[in-house]
Amino acid sequence: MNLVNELSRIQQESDIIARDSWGYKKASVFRVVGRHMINVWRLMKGEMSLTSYTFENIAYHLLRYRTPYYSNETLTTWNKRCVPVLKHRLYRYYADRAKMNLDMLDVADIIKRTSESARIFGIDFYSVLVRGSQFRVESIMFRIAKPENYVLITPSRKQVGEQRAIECLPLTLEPNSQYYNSPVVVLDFQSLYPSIMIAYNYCYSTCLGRVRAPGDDTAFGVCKLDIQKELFETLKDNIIVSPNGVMYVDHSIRKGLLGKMLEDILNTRVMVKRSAKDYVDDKGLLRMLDIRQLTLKLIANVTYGYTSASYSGRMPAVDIADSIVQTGRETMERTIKFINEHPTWGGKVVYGDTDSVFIHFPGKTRSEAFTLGNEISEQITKMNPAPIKLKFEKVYHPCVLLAKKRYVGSKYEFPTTLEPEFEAKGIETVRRDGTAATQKILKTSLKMLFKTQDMSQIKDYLYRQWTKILSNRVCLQDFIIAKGVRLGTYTEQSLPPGAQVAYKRMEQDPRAEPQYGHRVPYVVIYRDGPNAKLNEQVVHPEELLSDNSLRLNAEYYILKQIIPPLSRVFNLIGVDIKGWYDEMPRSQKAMALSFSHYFGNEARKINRIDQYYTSSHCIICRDITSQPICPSCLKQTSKSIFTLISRQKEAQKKWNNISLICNSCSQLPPVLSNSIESGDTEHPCNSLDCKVFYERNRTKNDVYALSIYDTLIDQWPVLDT
DNA sequence: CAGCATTCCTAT
DNA sequence: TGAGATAGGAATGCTG
Repeated sequence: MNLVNELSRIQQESDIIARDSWGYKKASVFRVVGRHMINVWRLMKGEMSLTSYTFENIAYHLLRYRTPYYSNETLTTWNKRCVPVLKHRLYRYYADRAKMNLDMLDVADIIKRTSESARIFGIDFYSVLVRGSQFRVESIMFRIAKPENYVLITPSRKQVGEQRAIECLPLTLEPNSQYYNSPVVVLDFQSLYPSIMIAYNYCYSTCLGRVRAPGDDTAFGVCKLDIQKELFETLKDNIIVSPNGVMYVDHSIRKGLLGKMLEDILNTRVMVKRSAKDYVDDKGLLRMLDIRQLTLKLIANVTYGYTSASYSGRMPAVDIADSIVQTGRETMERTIKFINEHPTWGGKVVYGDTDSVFIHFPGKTRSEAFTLGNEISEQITKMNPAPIKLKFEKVYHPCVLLAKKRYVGSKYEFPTTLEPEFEAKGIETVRRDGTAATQKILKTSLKMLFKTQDMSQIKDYLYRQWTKILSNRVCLQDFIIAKGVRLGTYTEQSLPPGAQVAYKRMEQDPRAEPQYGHRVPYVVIYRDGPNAKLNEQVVHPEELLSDNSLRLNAEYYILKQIIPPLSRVFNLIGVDIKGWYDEMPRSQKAMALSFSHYFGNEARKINRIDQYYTSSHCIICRDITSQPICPSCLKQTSKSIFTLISRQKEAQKKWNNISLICNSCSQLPPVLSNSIESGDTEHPCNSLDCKVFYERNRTKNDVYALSIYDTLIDQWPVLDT
């Protein structure tokens, strides 16, 4: 069946599915004539920030709906077996997913939002989804330009390419890296670049070229600009000169097109936001107004980008772009100088990036900081031409500035705020290229630091976590790393781990090929000795779960994933996290590590009970031990047997409960779920995004290990009672 | 081991 | 038949 033709609005002779590299990276892989193809996955990737963009995970986070995942292998089996009930299950699986795709578009409000954006930009529906921000800016700009009889130039690709490089950079201060116990006030210039374009009349339609001597080069942006001397004579009292030496006429001569457009956009946004307050009861309308104001904000923010689109721009102008950035930079510099030199405020600027300033007030209270922050905001706003406005954002108390674009603190937004909010920028708690374990441990440690400053409490916490990891008493889900993979862009030698895993899976199943940009999960295991490359120590989580000879590389996770981010923070206050780890009681570490004598390539197969042993904790009391049952439990034989039996019952009961959950999620009739001996097939779902899946695996191992207690009893020492 | 390139993801 | 920008940190592996 040629599905593409079937879906198409016209019948084509060719049965070739049109593929192209752009579609592969940006859209929906294949094209259907007369239809808008929406790649729901790619769309959702831009909509929400997740560590995994599998269908099941998007369904869970967007629709709040748990849905099963069946491997291609399982589905193929169902199809081949010619059992009606299995075929039915197969078709229903796909039908459910097809429907859920529509539900996703519905819940995320994609159609409504796209339509609304199309209306505001004045472009068609599909262009909102597939075309870039230049198209939007131009669409709006054209509508203002036309009535004023402006003609937009159309430089050739060559002209755009030959444009000189950008010279001006935004100001990013190197922060004074430390722990700040006194309040730090954060202020932001509101829409700085749009405000500058409006305030200083920077525009294509107002520029008079660079300040130059007669005979100097007249190059301007992608072309030349040579204003006659006589004209300057006429305009000489109405010229604004930007910090990078470009002249613009002031508002009294001509109001710049960009400024007008941005003023319109920002004013409309204010209006929309205000009118939203009148419709608090109408949820639907409110939502639409919100979409509208966000769209307006977006377009204001990318207008600067339009002027500086040096790579792909249709009408860029470096000189204008430089004017905007350099003015922003000088505005920042003036602000910082003014604050630092103010006689009474007593604040010091400790960090700032592009349009924000962080002011530390040593020894001041939080409420004083609020008052001063508002005063500074007022003063600085007054010093700058409208509509440039320095806005009070928040107070961090306390906070840690780590590096440029990396900081974290307890955030207070209002003087009345009682419970501060944990806010982190750029550090591992907000990055998605590490593990959930790192995020959780770092976040918890930081919260403890902010709340109590009690190092011994943090040390206890970290010891507990490290011990858990070393003894393998952790949920695998927290140790999965998933980074974006772009197959086809890598050189042969040394693939990134994600790509490595993807290629390996494709050998088994060509349809395991990840879509361009998909996040491929992997875990790091012990393999090939301590000097192995990371590349050679990674496997897909499923492989670790199904192969009992593999073991999570606890040392890698602790030493490479968890300790470095912690150290970066705690080194600033003189705490040596790595030292803590090194001095952790030997018995605990050595015990766990003795199992990590790498299994090597010819991985010896060990059965489940051995695997359970390697998890290195006593199956009775769950303390760390190198034996299946620790010496102290061995001594108390009768008590231990009793515990064992009750634990066995416990585990079986847990297994039954989990089975119920999985069956209802998979909508399998209960009769199909047999007891544990029937093998792995009784729960066909293995969704790596589902917490229950991991619990099920763990419980299965528990049930199995505990079920052979009688063989252990055979080896039991002579009864002590 | 330093220095550099590649890769990923985030801040603005 | 498509393409807003740069700065920046960190991990990893290669090269000299």
